[in-house]
Amino acid sequence: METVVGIEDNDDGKLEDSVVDRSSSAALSSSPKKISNPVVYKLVRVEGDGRLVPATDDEVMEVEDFLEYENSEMRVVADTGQSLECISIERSSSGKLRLECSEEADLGKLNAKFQYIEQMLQKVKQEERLRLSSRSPVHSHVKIDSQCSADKFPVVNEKVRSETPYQEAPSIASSLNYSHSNQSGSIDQCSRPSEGVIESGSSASDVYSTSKHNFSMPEGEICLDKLSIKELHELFKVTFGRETTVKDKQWLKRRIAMSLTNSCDVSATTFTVKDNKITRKCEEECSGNASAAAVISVKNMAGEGCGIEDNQVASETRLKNLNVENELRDEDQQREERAAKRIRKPTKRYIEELSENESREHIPRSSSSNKNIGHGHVSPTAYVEPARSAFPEARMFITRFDSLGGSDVQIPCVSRVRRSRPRKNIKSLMKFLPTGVGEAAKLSNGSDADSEIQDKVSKPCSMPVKMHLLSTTESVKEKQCLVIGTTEPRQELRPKRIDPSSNTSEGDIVTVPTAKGGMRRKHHRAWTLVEVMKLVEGVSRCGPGRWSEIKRLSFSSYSYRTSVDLKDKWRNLLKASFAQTPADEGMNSRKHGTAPIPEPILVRVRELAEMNSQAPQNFSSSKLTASGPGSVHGDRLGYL
DNA sequence: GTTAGGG
DNA sequence: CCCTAAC
Repeated sequence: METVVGIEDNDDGKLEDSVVDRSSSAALSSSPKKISNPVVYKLVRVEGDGRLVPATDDEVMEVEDFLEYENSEMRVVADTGQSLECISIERSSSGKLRLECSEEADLGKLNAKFQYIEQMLQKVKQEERLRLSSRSPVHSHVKIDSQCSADKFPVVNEKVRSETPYQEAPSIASSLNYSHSNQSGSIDQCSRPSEGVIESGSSASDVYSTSKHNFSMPEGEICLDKLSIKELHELFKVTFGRETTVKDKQWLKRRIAMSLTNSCDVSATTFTVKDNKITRKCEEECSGNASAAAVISVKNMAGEGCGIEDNQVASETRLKNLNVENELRDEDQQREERAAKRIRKPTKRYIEELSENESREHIPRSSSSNKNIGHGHVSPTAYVEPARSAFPEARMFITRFDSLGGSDVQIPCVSRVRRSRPRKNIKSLMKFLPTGVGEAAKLSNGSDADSEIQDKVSKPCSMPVKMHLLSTTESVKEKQCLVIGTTEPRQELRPKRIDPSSNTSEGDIVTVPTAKGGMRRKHHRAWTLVEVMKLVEGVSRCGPGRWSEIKRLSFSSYSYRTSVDLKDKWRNLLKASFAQTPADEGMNSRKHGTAPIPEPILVRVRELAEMNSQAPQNFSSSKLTASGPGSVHGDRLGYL
């Protein structure tokens, strides 16, 4: 069998540098002009006996402006074997991609395509089986024949001849050996036909060889999910005509699925790609067709950035850089990278998060440890730059490769700085500050000693400290959502709750889910009965709404109670007092954790609410007045 | 800076 | 308790 892949420049017959340059690394983006040359890919069909037959000239698929570059043009010749499949994709000036299939691209063709894929997969499986059984090395010979006629259809043909159905280790690496072939130069020059025999063959050629139809997978269904990386690579290769180094399964599956989906008008065909499954809707005639044909080449990834990469002239790479293995790799990588660049950069938060995970897991960031971290997106593919891995400490930011949106991206790892509330023991430090400590001790009566100290101290003397508190608190608010519970050791989050018996406790910092799915941290401190009474008293004295004043008068020593807190608490008290009365303690007794608010207090709250017209409408005022205790009457007279 | 009210 | 619009 033989595989013929042709690249041509149908413009003026010059294949030359346009192809060469294009496949050379990074040249693509920098020199759009060269890409303007149309290129024709000639694919092959697989005969029933496993032979591959080159496509003919008229089996041409035109892809216009396939790349994002305005003038680029690409033609793909596809032969499905039985009949011609012609798919034309063109992008209008508006950037919209139009895709159309020729009349001949009928169900039969698509079925053939499907079958081809099946065969390919089977082939791969077979290979793996054989490889596993560790047989004696069998090498296949790949014959590459490039010929280029300058006149009509200057085509470089790469004839790949595989003489054995499988190769020993059809890995990416081995297929890269491809590039060692001695005819590489001829391809570059294109005008000189050449031939080369390659040991160890390419996996691509293996793929093209057919084998009997014995599938483990259900007929008419290929589940990408079940494929190994290697299989996906093969499929990728067949699909896009080039190899990939990406080992991200998701990425591969996505690409392949998209390609298969978009290579033709699927809706009108027998294929459906759903959930990474390629399924064939039709049943009938095509099923037995052994002469499956291979035709996959075009795909439309418009609008997805990565599209360019794939749209890159498929097998150029192989045809061209046949001699430099590393270049090939580099280029491939660069393509992935370039594609990646079109994807949004990872957010700061994302980076931090990942870094966070890493440091937590104590994974040394060595060159080889590109393991999945956190979200399973890290691509093991990642080639860590030698310089980088050699001197990791020399860089402030160590980068790693990650796959974002299916493309490899380099992501800097930053070591995270402390981003949380300052340690609670900052207070102990503050105690040593010269001001106010003495009187604070004198003022405090037990429970509030701590806070009072803090209050006194922080007010007059410690501006810097205060500012620190503020700033950190603020940043915490914003960013901490995702790192809660992970960033900080518990001891910091839950500081000294050493003496639960005393109300000195600072209160817990609890995290609550926020509307946006994140978490926010709040400093919770339960209201004590004393505080409640003070509040009620304050309200009775100043009236509801004058929270600042109440705060000033009654809560001057409670630095942690803001006027807003008072207001909120009052609101709650109001609610509680009116809610519970009818049901008689219903709510109150239900809450075990918090001590129920004594009825007298609630009564007074109700009273105050009533006189300030804060009582709910439906509440009977008669009952209120009747039960109103006289004891507090004097206090509130002034407000009546 | 406070208040009021929603979350 | 947090956030914020409206004072």
